[in-house]
Amino acid sequence: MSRRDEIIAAAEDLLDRGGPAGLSMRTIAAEIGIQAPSLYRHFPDKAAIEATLQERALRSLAARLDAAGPQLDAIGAAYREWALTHPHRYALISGQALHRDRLSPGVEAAASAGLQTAAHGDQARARALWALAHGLVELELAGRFPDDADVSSAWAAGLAAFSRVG
Amino acid sequence: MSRRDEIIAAAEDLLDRGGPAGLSMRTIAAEIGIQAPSLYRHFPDKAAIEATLQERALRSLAARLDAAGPQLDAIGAAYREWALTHPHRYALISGQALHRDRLSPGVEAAASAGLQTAAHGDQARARALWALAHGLVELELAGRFPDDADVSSAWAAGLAAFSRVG
DNA sequence: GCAGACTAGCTAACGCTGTTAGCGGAGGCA
DNA sequence: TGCCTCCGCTAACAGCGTTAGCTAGTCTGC
Repeated sequence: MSRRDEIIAAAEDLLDRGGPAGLSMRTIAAEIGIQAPSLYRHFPDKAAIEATLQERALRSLAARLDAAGPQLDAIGAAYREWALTHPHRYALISGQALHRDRLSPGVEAAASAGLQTAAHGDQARARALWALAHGLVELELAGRFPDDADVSSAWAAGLAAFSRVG
Repeated sequence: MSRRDEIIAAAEDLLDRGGPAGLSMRTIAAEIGIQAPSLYRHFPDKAAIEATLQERALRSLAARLDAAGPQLDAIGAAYREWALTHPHRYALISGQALHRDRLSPGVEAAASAGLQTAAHGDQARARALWALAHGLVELELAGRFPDDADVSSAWAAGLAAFSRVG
């Protein structure tokens, strides 16, 4: 395991435990017993570390969606399950936080490809479906739904709207 | 105009110009010609300033949705238009950034009430609809759609899915 | 009119952040 | 042996939110 991989592993661990806010150059370095400036021997800046974590998260999500098969319900369930299992990783790849210019080409698209195919080639529908999934996950993770809200029903209602033939 | 109002006005201006990242206690203070620590005579901490901005943004969004009337298409268009007009304000009220415990009761709910009513009382559908709108706006603001993507069509496809009787 | 209290500004400083400069030891190689 | 590269280190800088403590002005009560 290269030092570079060690840094990424430590950072991912830290991310899972304390969220993006707990991910500082000093805490990452301390995790593997070195000083913060030494990290710059392996990565040009913090954004490069974050981008690597984002790439790993996107690939992991894409694999999970892939494994769910072609059924819309299954893909939706997989999307939600992955996000709830790795809430901080989802936070890292959502919104403005994405370092899009530092990702390998295609990685970003792969993470939503599963939803695209479930829309049967209609691009506008596919994007709306992606937005629905993203929005549901974001609102749930941010605690924007009431505590007693039945989020599963909201997913079911949303997916049902899209499962009808347009 | 009280000093408190002056601070909020300066902060909102700064937010609109430079986004949440450009909103620091020092820049806010400099905007009105005082030093950062003096802000603490008027607000307990930065979160209180942010919460005030969030409350203003939520009220503004709610008013915009209210003015759009009961039609689903109109509400969707109003939601998107408000977000694109005030992208940084939308960023401030989306996701984990919301200081929910510091907002006046009901303010948060009011900003999605318009979408709720458009779902004709079906709560699960209402939440999915809200998620769709939120997701579409987030993805568009974050530049996650390709540059040549027809976002209007995605909105149309999404709203069409929800406009069919369940 | 004067004393005391309150208000709202100030400077200095603390601990945190990402980051840079510069130093030094270890290993590989001619 | 000398040199080069790699990878660690410490010290430091600017910026962040925030606190402590001082001071000038203003307002209130006697």
